[in-house]
Amino acid sequence: VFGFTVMVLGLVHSGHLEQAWRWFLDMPERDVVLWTGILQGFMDAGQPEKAKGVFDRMPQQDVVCCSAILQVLARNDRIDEAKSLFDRCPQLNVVSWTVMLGGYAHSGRIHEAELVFRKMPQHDSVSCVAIMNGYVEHGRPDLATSMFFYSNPERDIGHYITVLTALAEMNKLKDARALLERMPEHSPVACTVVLSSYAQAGHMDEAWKLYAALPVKNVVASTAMVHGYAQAGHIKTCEELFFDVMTERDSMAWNSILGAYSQNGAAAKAEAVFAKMPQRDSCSWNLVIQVHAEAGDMDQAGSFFAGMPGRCVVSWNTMMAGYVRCGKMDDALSLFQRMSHCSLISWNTMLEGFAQGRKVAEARALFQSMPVQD
RNA sequence: CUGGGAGAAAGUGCU
Repeated sequence: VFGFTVMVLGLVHSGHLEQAWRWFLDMPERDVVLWTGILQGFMDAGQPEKAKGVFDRMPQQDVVCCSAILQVLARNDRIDEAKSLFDRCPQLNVVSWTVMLGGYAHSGRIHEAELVFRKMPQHDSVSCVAIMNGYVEHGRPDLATSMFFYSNPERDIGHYITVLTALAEMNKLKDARALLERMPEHSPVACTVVLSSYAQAGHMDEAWKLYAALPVKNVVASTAMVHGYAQAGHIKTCEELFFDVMTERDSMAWNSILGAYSQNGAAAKAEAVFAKMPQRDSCSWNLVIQVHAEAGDMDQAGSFFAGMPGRCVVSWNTMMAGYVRCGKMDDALSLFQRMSHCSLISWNTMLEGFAQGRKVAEARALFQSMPVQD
């Protein structure tokens, strides 16, 4: 049973969930580790309902699988459900607490995250980083830095990395750089954090120094460099980096070169890369839609949009924004009305369209029916 | 004795 379990979980991790599921059903015995692995597989595949179904059918449950299902709920906007399950869990450990903490922090419920943090029986570096990161992501990077500088936990690399992102968020790039150099050990992730901040701020000279100093040009740092050069309009450098320097390219890396072409209006090159890339995710499709929409070629944009599997909110928004730019408010509006879920950006796009066209009454009506306004 | 499952941290898209 043990050997089979290892194999089935191997299938899960390599993305062969269907096959793993068939093996799972055929197994004579299934232990709690296997059940949990399958549960996690559904979670990773973005099927929280199925994960919950697996959990509910488990013959025995332990602290590990409870934490796993808590995570499923907490990261799918069901944090309150997670809380009620948490309260009924027979056993809790630092992981269970951290799942709840991370769930609240992630959804911006910082106060509740703090309550959990205070109430939990022990802290470790993961839980500290989780709360600090909640601060950074929700507009209080200063609190993250205070935690780092005024308490004295045993600082590990994770603490440094989080506080570097906090400093970057506050545009204190010099401080970040100085802290990076004072770290007890070198960390490529920490270097990459600072490098990305420089790249995002358009300081490609500083970014390049850090990049050059990296012993291994990891794919994340390289992608950040491509993105930075793209923003600066240095397409040639992007191409050299991507095609000549980089050895490993994941889908985000491919998207970064696609984005470089898209941002610079190189529709033909963007299409060529799009055709050539090993896999396309929704981000890739959106970029190729965007390059045509931005150029005002809504027919081309529309044909990619029509052929796109699993269109997401961003895809719809991209199309709408394209129509708005051409002054085709009727088309934009009909898309908007066909959207099943839309975001604040969708509303703002339409609003801007009406404003541009001096459609004051329509703009006002739309504004008043917005569920949220910023 | 070792080996299989859960928690945090870096890069890409729409206003």
